[in-house]
Amino acid sequence: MSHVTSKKTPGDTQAQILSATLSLFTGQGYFNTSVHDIARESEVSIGSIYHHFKDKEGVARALYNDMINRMSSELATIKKNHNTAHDRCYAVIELLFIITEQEPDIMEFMLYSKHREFLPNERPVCSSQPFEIMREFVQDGMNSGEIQDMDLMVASTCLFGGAIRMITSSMDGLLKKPLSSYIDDIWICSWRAVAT
Amino acid sequence: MSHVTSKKTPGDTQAQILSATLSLFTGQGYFNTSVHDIARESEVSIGSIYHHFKDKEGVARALYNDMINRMSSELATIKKNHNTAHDRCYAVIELLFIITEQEPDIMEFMLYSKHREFLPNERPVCSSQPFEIMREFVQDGMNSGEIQDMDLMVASTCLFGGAIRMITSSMDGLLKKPLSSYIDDIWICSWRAVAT
DNA sequence: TTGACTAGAACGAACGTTCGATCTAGAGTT
DNA sequence: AACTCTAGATCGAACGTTCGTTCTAGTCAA
Repeated sequence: MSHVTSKKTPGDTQAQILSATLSLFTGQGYFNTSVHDIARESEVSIGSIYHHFKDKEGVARALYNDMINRMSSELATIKKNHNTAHDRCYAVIELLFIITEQEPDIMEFMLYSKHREFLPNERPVCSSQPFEIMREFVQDGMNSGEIQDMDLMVASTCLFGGAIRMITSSMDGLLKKPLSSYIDDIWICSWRAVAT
Repeated sequence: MSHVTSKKTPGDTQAQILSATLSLFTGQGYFNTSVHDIARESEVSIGSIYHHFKDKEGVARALYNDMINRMSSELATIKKNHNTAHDRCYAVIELLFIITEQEPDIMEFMLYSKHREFLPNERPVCSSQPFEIMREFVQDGMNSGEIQDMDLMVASTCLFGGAIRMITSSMDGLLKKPLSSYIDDIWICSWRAVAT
């Protein structure tokens, strides 16, 4: 309450910490970021960080879980709004491209950091729920005859592999044009790879 | 001279250090591996390590350069032995799969570690020479009419993206069968994505 | 007064690196 | 053959720094 420096709403401090941490982790990596860095960047004391999170790894884990959950819920929306594998998978790639352009840190943390080095007990991203939902879309497409019958893993990697590598290329600064301008070309190639 | 316990040939110690380092870096990551770990694992003293390499980063850099050079020379051989984009690109995927199965540490260090976190001045892998040669194969294929005319980056990521993600899936333990058993399925899909 | 929260100084462990000592192999000299 | 010299390789204890974490003191709202 009171005046100039307004009081924090609950959850505010956590959000500040997580936001600063995301930017530091993607900018310089988990191991090049110290807890002292996080405290400085988020304008919060070390004590607060350790009050809200068990340890440094706990901050990373919270970040990771937030990300997985958000992605899962976005994919659930896609599943609800589209019925064919064609439309669903296109929507997935579109979503990934939009996130890459609008919130590059999130995409970088999701696709481009080696979680297993700092979250030793976490399964690899590719076996996380969002990736499983994406494979489910592909499986449905094979069942309905939209997608050629083949190994599910082969179909999934061929269908999404190009787009995902395009995203990492974009994050590496290898693309001349904005990522989203490539989406139709990518989609035509990727869909042709697996369509019946 | 020399008999039972043979004396070291020059370069032997460096090779010992590099081999132990590769296995440690891929097993637990650069930042989870201390120079003391490297000394213990390679059965060489810390002093020797610093005699042969400028610092810890220098060891990583030597490893990285070895890898890039070896890959470049393998790709040059492929270029010499095959004439069509079709044959060259298939040979590239075959090569990548073989390395993944026979020397997984090398592939893991090449494709799966975040070099930029510990080699800050290195360009991303995807702009390294081997990847450029791969794109050159694709460009040649577009010029000769084997591959549809489109953005080079789009064609390259679509042609190799599936295989590369299959490799990372394999390293994540997501595949039921050995990686090489998928090669023909992958190739059919990937080639169909870009072929005229 | 209580309990949730914040602050930042302090701590011990682990890290990357340095350094002087020691060892080895070979060249040069007699 | 015997000895000396030298260059480079090897060694590991020791150093200073940085890190993640803990701790005590304090603030503020209810």
